[in-house]
Amino acid sequence: MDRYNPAEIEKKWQKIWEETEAFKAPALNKIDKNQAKMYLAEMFPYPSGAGLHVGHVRNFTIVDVLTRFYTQQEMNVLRPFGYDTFGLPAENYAIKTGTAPQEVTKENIANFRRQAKKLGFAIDWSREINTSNPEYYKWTQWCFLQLYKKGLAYRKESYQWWCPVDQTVLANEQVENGHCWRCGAEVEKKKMKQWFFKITAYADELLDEIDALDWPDKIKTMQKNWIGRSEGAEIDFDVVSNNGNGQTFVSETVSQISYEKSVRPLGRASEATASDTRDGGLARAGLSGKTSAISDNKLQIKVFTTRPDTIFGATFLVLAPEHPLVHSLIIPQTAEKVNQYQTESLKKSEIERQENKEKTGVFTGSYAINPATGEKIPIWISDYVLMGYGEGAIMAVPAHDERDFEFAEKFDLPIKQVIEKPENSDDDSRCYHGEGELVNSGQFDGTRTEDAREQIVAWLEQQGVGKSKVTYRMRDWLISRQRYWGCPIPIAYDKNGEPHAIPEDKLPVILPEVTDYQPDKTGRSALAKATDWLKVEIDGEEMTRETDTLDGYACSSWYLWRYVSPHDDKAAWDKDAIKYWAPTDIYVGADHAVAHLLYIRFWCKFFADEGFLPFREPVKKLLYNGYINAPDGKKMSKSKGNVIDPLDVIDSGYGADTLRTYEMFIGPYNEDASWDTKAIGGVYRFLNRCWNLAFDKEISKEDLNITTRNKTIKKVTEDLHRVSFNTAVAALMEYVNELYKNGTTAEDNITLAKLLKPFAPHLASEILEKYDSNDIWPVWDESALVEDTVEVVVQVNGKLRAKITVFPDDLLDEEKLTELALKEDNVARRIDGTPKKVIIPKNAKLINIVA
RNA sequence: GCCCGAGUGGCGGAAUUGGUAUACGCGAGCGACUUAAAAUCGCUUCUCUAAAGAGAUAUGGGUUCAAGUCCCAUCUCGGGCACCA
Repeated sequence: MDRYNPAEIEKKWQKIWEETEAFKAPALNKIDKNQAKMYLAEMFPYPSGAGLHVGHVRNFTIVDVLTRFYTQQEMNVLRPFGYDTFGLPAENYAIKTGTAPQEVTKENIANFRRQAKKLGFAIDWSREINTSNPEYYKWTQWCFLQLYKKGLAYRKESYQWWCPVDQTVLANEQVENGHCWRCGAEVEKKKMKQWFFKITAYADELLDEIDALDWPDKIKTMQKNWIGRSEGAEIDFDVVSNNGNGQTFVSETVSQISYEKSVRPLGRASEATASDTRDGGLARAGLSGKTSAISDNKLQIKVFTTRPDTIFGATFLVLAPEHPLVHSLIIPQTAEKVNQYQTESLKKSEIERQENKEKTGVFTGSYAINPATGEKIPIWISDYVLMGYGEGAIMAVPAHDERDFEFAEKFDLPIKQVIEKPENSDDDSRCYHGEGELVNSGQFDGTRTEDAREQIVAWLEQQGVGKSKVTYRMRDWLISRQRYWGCPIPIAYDKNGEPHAIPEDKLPVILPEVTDYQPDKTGRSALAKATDWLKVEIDGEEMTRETDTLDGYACSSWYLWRYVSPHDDKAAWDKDAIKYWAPTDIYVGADHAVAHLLYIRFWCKFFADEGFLPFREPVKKLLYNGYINAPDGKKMSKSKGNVIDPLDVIDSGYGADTLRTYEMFIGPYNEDASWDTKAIGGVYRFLNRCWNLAFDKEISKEDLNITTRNKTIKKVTEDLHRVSFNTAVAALMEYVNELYKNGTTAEDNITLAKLLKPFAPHLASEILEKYDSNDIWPVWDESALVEDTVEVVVQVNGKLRAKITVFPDDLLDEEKLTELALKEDNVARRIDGTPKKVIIPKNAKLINIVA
């Protein structure tokens, strides 16, 4: 063997690793529990037909480098792998070609596995999981039933985002700028009966525990904003009669009919009932019926506000167009206009609503009483008020809220100032929304707004017309999908349409094989056509199965726990195994900042509450890696023809080690990078030099590299601990350059191979084999780091003027150091007489003389 | 609009706690080996200057003995949210 031949040695080592099951995590009963454990995982991939791309390689290599690093440090390491296989691409392919998704998935997995092995990843292959395997999804269904039993999985009719291309509903987290996250089509609102997980029940805990997470700030901020906690108050406004004799006009028939017409369910018209319709747009759990109430024949409207201190300035109310009480507020003169507006705003796409920010709205014809002032104020509807947030109704304070101000200006509604803008305020907006002293606010005049918030809520509470309240932006998690290729929801319906859980001992509910994958026109999945499968008997009663399947995110919300006992047929996860391995120590991904990473936290908390998990956060440390763009800096895409195929890079002669090391060297792991076809050659040269040192160069008789060797061990070790891969590789390159200059020794070659192994495991194994060496991570000798002489920088007034070489001990001798420094011409001529001040910092080899 | 993050050679980037700016790699140039080329090995490579030296981390200010790093303002780019009351 004389030349570095990656193709040959990579094949050799991959075979050895396969045969010896080299990366199998230690069995629980054989573990020395005194040894530290490390559980690492990447976000498991969706195995697409295109195979691995360079982004996968970056993501998996990060996990691999750390896996090998900790393994070499003799920790107990768990590094599993799996496939997130339910999803639309396979189903769309099935619709187009008639090929069963089961088949396509099998092929794609085989391809992914083959490619991952070609990259030499240290994966415990005995733990491979696949979410569309019934052995796996049996337990996804079990998870669903646990949530269902506790009332955290519930069914509700509501308006939902509907993708007309993919023919399915989408969760809020899956709508991006009014478009489907998958296909990019513009989404629509559609009213359907849907399953939800009550993630809002954990809103506070999900929010409160973010700060303590060792996660990137970017993601923590995004999750905080997504949950969007707002503290404020809920205030009741009495509706007054609009015909002057104390009797509220309720045009039940007129408005009800027209309302139904305007919001006719597009899908299952037959399932919609009158009460469902009236309860309309309430997407949130448990809001139904408590938003507003008719009590003592008096109509009340509840609003949510974060600024109860401004209530004296509330000069009108605005309701969302879909608000269930709108039909009770209209009068014959306004009915037509109101109904028309309702219809229009429902039809309006989200895009139009975003683009056209000019306020629109109509007057309902009714008035309410401002409980603070006793004034009669008009009730309007407008689409700038969202049904899904707060109470779906607001008190408008146009003097101190930009949106209300615009609305008031457009429709000529009264604007009443209640906060005195402080004189020193530089806020020059048309409506002041900062803090200040209250005016025009009765007994609260002169109170600071900060104090008034609490006082006014207390005052309203005394009168029974308000209370403090916390509201969240986050909505419940919509989980039903009108798709075939997903995990069946373990539910069946009786004759009355009431849902019943499939008993746990009847799980899994197997996804039946069908021949026609096309959804039916009513928005139901192809499962609706599997007539035999649909029938099921529970407790002797004939029932019909649910035809919706679960959002794929449900399948991936618990896989990190399945990995600890992937073949367990008694439980979703083994209690002892979960106790030892979980939570995941390091989780690496490049996507799903909100959805997936919020969902796994939610399930973790739920299963902890149920006693199934001994921890409340699933991931200790999260690494979020950047994307790799094409050499032109643009996103790689088939259509642009700028895709770099990692397998081509390997096969072109560079090999997997070069590809892996290059992707770690390309830049900080958490930043985006552009592929550089030339720079990869530099990494290949580097590995070649490593090879030559061991197999081609002569061994030097003298060990001239003691300091460099120990410095390199220290640098690489510390860099891996702080996840700085690019600088670790740079340190190895420097070491190799030194060895070329000074000559190498066996110890140098072995040390280099050990430090290189996480990045280039095949090459490193080959070198270690030559020296018959283990791969245990080396430890540096602190005393070897001390050099004979040190170079000290001499600054004058903070500017570098000279460098002097001294013995290390002299660093502590201020007088001597100053004397030596002043001998330098370039220093002396800048100093007149005695220096004003001399500074010798502890941590730097530096002296600064102030002239 | 609001909230984050970032701006350093021809390029990717380094500088970890405020202490030698530009490590490492690419590209470029020169040389060695070679009939030649590739490969390989070595040297040079921020700007100005003949040199001594001086200046430079988006721009302008500030704090400090000392600022790429901290503070203020401005500009540019990237990401997130987007009528959330």
